Amino acid sequence: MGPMGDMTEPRWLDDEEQRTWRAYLHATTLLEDHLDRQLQRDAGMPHIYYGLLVQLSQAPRRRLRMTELAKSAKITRSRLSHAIARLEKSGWVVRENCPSDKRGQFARLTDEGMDVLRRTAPGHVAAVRQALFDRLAPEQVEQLGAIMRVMAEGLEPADPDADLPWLR
Amino acid sequence: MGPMGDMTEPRWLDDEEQRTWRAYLHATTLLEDHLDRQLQRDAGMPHIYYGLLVQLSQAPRRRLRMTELAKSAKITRSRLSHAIARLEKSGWVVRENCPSDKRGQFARLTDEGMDVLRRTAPGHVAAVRQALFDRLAPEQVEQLGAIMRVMAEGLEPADPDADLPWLR
DNA sequence: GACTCGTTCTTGAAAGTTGAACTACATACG
DNA sequence: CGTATGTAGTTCAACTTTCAAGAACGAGTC
Repeated sequence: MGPMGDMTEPRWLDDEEQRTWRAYLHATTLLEDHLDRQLQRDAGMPHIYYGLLVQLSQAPRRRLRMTELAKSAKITRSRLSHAIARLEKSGWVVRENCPSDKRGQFARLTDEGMDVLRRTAPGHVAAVRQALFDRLAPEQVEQLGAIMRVMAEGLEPADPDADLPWLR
Repeated sequence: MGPMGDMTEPRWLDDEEQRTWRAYLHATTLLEDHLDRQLQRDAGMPHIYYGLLVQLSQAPRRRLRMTELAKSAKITRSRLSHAIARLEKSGWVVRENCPSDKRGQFARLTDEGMDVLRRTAPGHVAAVRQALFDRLAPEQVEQLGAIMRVMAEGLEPADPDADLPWLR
């Protein structure tokens, strides 16, 4: 990015870009709200908490280290601590000590947690389908995937050394 | 949606859909986080608050009724009340009584608020550009717009009578 | 061992969000 | 009018997220 105090006129969005950007903001907030409400109603937790349970359900022995879980859910460790505390109160997750690193903690999905997931996953998939995949043409699904992957590339939390190639 | 207790196996996402859905979740959360941090750093407020100022800046006399603003920002009136209270403390917005409806309130963008917007808009546009438009091919911008419009259609808060056509 | 430094995870307080209850005013209808 | 019902906005309590410490351990160095 340019130096501070850069006085050059910024490149504003053109018409097509504006329309797309507005549509993006509109659609993504509507979908996030929709899924949040759907899951709050049917599973008693917000979308992000549900995502945590899903991650755990797919992990070996249904458990993950806190830091790994935080990374894959793209939230801070602090936020995760609070979230896991809440999920633990609900009985869907338990914490377990890590024998090889006494600082470490695992979050493990309980059987109750797995049950909640089994009960609510169909409704959640249905909601996603209904909002997205049942409304898009197959090409559009591919296009969306490609676009999202491009976006993610540009935003990926940088490898600490990635911007220091001259040091290698 | 089907009746409760529906025992039929739900249609899960196929491979392509899974990949796209994951990419969508990944990319949208990364972008939202990125913009939130960028605006928190450069403008001292989260993305949604910035959006409120933008809406106001484009409205006639730089003011809108609370309910209208809430609708166009797609947030609850409750959330808006808190947000405007906060923006009022920062001096960027003021509340004004509505003469024609004594229940009503306008939120009006102050000159200070307008200044913040002028100062920070270039950086924000640059961030959006860098994350999105500078990385997408022109066709992809169009595709993204089309896809987001389809999504929004399916999620649009329903007109109360929209699903009761037989009553007209 | 003792020192330093980095990592893991938690904590507490402040800020933000939600959904329901509530106040005040508007509108419709008899 | 008067009463009922709806709408605009705020407020409260419960919950979630953020930010800035902080406690506990690991790893390297002397």
